[in-house]
Amino acid sequence: MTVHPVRPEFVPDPALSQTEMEELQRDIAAAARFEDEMDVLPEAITRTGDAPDVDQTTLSTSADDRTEPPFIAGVDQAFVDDKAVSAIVVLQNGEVIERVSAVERTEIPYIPGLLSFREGGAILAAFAELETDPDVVLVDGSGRIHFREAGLATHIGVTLDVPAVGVAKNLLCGTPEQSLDERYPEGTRIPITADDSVETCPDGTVIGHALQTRQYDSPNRHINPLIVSPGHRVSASTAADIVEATADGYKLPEPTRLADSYADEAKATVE
DNA sequence: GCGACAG
DNA sequence: ATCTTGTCGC
Repeated sequence: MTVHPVRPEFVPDPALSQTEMEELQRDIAAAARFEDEMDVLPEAITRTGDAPDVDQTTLSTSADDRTEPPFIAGVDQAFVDDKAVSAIVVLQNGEVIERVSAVERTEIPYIPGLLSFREGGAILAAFAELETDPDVVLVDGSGRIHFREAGLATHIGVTLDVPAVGVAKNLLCGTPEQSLDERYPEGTRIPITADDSVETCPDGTVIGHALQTRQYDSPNRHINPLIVSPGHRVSASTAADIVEATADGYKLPEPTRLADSYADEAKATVE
């Protein structure tokens, strides 16, 4: 079956002018849904070895009461010269169900705010190889935390019309409600609100969270929080719930970690 | 002009 | 993102 664009008009075209790219992003943001519209609830996400302590049939929002835990996909890229390698790893109940990768030439350099036009082609090529239909996709980078609310996770999510979450290591824009330089305990969530740099929504709108998925025991050194934002069909708080539920002892959620290493592995195959 | 910016 | 050994501090 494989995963293909449902909105072909949103497929990122690196040949567009910067102004056209920004226009497209505004259209994508208008089509994006930053509220919960998934088929499964985050409570249904299980880790490896987790006992199915909850009745899966109560964890679905769809009529066709599913009995299976959700499919969570992680997407990440690696680069070799002018080639982008995109890797997707799908997990269910903490176990790898499928892995695919694709290689595409990068046509433009990295430009803050226009990342999807550099990496999007490779990502969509990888999805075209994917047999599994993921319930939600974790994309490396921003979703709604973006100048036009159309980061990479939003672009991919809306184009494929799949629930998507943005998982970034650094903040692109927006204002954290508390300093991100302090040491916070695991589980801490700090809202990121829109400011003047987010030109498409009112100041103060919560567009994502800093999420402390891991922390050292000693007060001396600390780990920086992840930056999590909704991509498509998820709310900001549910996006954080999903990342928290898929994190398993490391800073990055498992689908993202595994996609990261698989991308590196696939990179060795590229010349 | 300066700042500031995912991967 | 990528180039890369040791090393600081659990």
